[in-house]
Amino acid sequence: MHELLRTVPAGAVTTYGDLAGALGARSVARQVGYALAALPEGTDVPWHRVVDGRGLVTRPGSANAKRQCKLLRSEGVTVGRDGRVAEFASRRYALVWRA
DNA sequence: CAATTGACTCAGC
DNA sequence: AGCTGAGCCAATT
Repeated sequence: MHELLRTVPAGAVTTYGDLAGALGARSVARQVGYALAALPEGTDVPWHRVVDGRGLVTRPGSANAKRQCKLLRSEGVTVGRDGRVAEFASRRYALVWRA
């Protein structure tokens, strides 16, 4: 899954559901997030490019949320005050799971 | 081993 | 258009 996430280019974003769907089961979106939560700090996986199904940055109150927003903006992604990704539909990356 | 929880999502109001 | 409720599957306790 991390590899699939690694295929997401900078400036693009993806959703838990899409990620899960690309893996085979759309219903495991939660577990995708769960897996990301277990991700170590020094990971090369762009976990910050993952948002929820509506282009909203999840986990309210978390310090990581701010970091994610900043990272996204540094990659050219505009994030609204409420964590909404601008032009999310267009920035949404077409995930392709390599069999 | 069974119950609860959770970085989600869809359908209703 | 935004909030609430119910559904979903795996990990934790």
